[in-house]
Amino acid sequence: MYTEKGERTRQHFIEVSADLFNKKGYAGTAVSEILEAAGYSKGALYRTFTDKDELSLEAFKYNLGKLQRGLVKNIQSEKSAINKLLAIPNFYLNVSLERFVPGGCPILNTAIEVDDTNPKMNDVVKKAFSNWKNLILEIIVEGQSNKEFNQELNATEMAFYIIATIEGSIALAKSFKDKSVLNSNMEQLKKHIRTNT
Amino acid sequence: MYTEKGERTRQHFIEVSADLFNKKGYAGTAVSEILEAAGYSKGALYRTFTDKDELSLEAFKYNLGKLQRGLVKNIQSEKSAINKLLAIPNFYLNVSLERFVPGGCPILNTAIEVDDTNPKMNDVVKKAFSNWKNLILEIIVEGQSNKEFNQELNATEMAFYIIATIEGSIALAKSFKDKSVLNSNMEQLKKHIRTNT
DNA sequence: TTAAAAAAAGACCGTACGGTCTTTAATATT
DNA sequence: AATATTAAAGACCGTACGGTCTTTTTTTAA
Repeated sequence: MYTEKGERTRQHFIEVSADLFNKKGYAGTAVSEILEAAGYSKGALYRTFTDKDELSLEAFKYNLGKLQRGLVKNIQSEKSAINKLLAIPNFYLNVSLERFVPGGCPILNTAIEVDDTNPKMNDVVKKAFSNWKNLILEIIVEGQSNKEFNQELNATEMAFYIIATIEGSIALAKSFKDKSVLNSNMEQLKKHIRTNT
Repeated sequence: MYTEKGERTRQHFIEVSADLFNKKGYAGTAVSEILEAAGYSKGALYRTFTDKDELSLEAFKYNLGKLQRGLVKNIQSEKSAINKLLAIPNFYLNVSLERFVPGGCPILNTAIEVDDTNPKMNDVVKKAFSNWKNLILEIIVEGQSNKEFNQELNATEMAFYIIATIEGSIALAKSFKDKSVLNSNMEQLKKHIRTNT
C-alpha cells in the first residue's frame, strides 16, 4: 500500500488537521485550509484518507491520545488515591492547556458539535468520556478498598461530576480567555473532592 | 419599513432558526434548511435580515432570553439567599431542558463554536456568561449582608464554579443522552453550595 | 375600486465546497 | 541504469452554499 514516507505524510495531515478541527470545528474547517496548513495538495490527502470524515476521526483520536497521556502521566506520579484523584484537577491547574490541546478540550468541543447530528462521532465521544470516567472510577474504588475513602461514596457520580466541572471550566476560561477562571474552579473542585471522599 | 405581518414572519424565522442553530451549530445549519423549516423562501428571509449572521445573533438572543426568563422565574419564587442559589441547579434538575432550549445550553454551544473564530459573537457569549455571573453574584452578596452566608466566600469564584459545573453537566448528559448524569451532578452541586456558603 | 406599499417568491449569480482522476515526480527494487 | 511502484500535484467536476434582484402576490390606504 504505502511506505514510511506515505505514513509520515499521513501523520502530518492528522497532526495539522487536529489543531484546526479543535479550534474551528469539523464543519468549520475546509479541506483547502488543511491542505494549505499541511503544505500538500489534494493528491497527497486523498491518497491515504478516503474522505474528510476519516481524517476527522483520526484527528480526534490524535488529540484524545495526547490529552490522555498527559493526564495519565500526572496521575501515575502519585501514590495515594486522594493524590491521584487531585492530580486530575491539578493537571488542568498546572499544565498549559494550550500546550496539550490548543482550542480547548477536544472531547467537549466534539461533543457539542456532533451530539445532535452525527451519531457515529457521538459514539466515539461517549467512549472517550466513558474511558475517562473509568479512569476516575478505578482510583476511587482503589481508595475505598484502601479505607482511604468513604465507603458510601458513589464513585460513578463523583467521576461524572469531576469531568463535568472540568469541561465547563475549560469552556468558560476559553470564552473569557482568562485562565484564572479555570484555576479557581480547579481549586474549588479539589476542595469538593477532599470533603466528599 | 414593515408592518405586523412582516414582524411576525421575522419572528418566525428567529424562532425556527434558533432551534436549528442550537442543535446543528451556525456553520452547520444551511440557510436552505431554515427556509424549509420556516416554510418561506429567500425573498421573505432576506427582506428583513441583512445576512445569516444577523439571523444567528437574533436566534442566539432568543434562546438566551427564553433560558434567562425560566431561570429568573425559578429564583424569584424563593425568599432566602440560600434557596435562591439552590434554585439555579434546581432549575436544571426539575425542568425539562428540552422544553426550554432543545439542543442543550445555547451559551455553551455558541461559546464552543465561536471562541476561536468569531470575536464578535464571542463577545456576545461573554456578556451572556457575565450576566449570569452577576445574577449569582447579587444573590451571594445579598446572603452575605443577611449574615446568611460566610463573609469569606469569594462570590465571583463561586458564581463561575456554579456556571461551569452546570454547563459541563448539560454537555455530558446530552452526549450520553441520559438525564440522570445531569440530575446527580446538580445534587452534588447543591451539596457543594450548601457546604461552602 | 384603484393606487400604493409591503410581503413573498424564486430564478439567478459567483464562489467555495468535498471529492475524483489523470498526469507528473520521486523513490524503491532489480 | 532500467523498471516498477509509491507519492504528490493539480486540473477538473458536480453540487450546495450565501446572497441578489426582478417579478408576482398580497395587503393596506385613498
